[in-house]
Amino acid sequence: MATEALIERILAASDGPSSSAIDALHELLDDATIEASATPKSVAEAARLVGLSTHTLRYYEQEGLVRPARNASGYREYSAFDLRRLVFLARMRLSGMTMTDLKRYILLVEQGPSTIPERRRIMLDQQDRITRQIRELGLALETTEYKIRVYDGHPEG
Amino acid sequence: MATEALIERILAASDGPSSSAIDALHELLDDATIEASATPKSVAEAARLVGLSTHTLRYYEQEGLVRPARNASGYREYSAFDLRRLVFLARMRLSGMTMTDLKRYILLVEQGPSTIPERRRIMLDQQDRITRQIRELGLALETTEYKIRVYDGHPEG
DNA sequence: GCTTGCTTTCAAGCGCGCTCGAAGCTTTAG
DNA sequence: CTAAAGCTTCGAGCGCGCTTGAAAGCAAGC
Repeated sequence: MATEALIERILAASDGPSSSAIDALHELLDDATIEASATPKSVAEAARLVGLSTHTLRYYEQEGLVRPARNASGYREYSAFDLRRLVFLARMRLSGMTMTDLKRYILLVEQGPSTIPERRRIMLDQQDRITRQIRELGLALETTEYKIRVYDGHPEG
Repeated sequence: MATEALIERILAASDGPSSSAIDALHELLDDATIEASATPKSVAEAARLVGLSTHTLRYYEQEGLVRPARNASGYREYSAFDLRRLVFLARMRLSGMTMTDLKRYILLVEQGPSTIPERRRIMLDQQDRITRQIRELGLALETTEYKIRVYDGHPEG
């Protein structure tokens, strides 16, 4: 299957220094990085760090996905824990998990360890979905590369 | 980067016989396969072959993305050419290209070879988007696999 | 010739996930 | 003291990509 080789190349090519929001997320998941900045973040700072809008962060809270503390004047304060939670939420959303499923999962998380078997099953499903998506993207990628080759005058490829 | 190894494994594991709609698309793009069945397809057959609904096929036609012929009673007849076009559309949609961009691209295609440079640029953009998506999915996959490992009692991973 | 199931067109509706706007409070800078 | 920037809640709005429904025509079997 040509897709495999393609994606391999792509990932290999993405090793250099990159500065996307995704890479910021990646750093954030590293506990060392996030623990180092122990001061809680405002909604705007948190939004910038995880690559979501402040509106979205408030929306997620309203939906029960995250529960930042509040300071004396009622302002949200996102802890390292909250930020890691947000990074998780962002990744699951980006990978196509629905808000409904995400709410269900977080509810289970907040219900304690007894829900671990069900949480595990949800993650296994999610893993399957992501794997399938990667394969689909591989096909789309082949298609675009084929078109590009043709447009470049090498229709034999 | 661990993502690379992960996706490599995933793609390697997807070598066996699989029967998803995506695989059907894959076969369809092979000209030999599609040329062999030279008889035009009804909207329902076409929909089944490319993994879209009949409603969606009519919608795509209405949006100018495909132009199937009509038989004596006004029924649509999808040729091999139309089917290949639909497979292309399905893949571009699945990979996140918007209807607006897709309409623009198809318009260029129908305007002839003089638009090839612009078409090429669109495909290059699309290639970038897909590559970025694959990297994002890699991170989401790492996250799910980490959770699963933890739930399986191996929190060291 | 009747029924069943496919097809047609057209316009309206919808579900998801935000996104925006209004009205008002707090903090910071000058 | 004032102005600007950022925060709060609330509810309404929206854009995308279909999806559905209605009303009617055509095709195949009994």
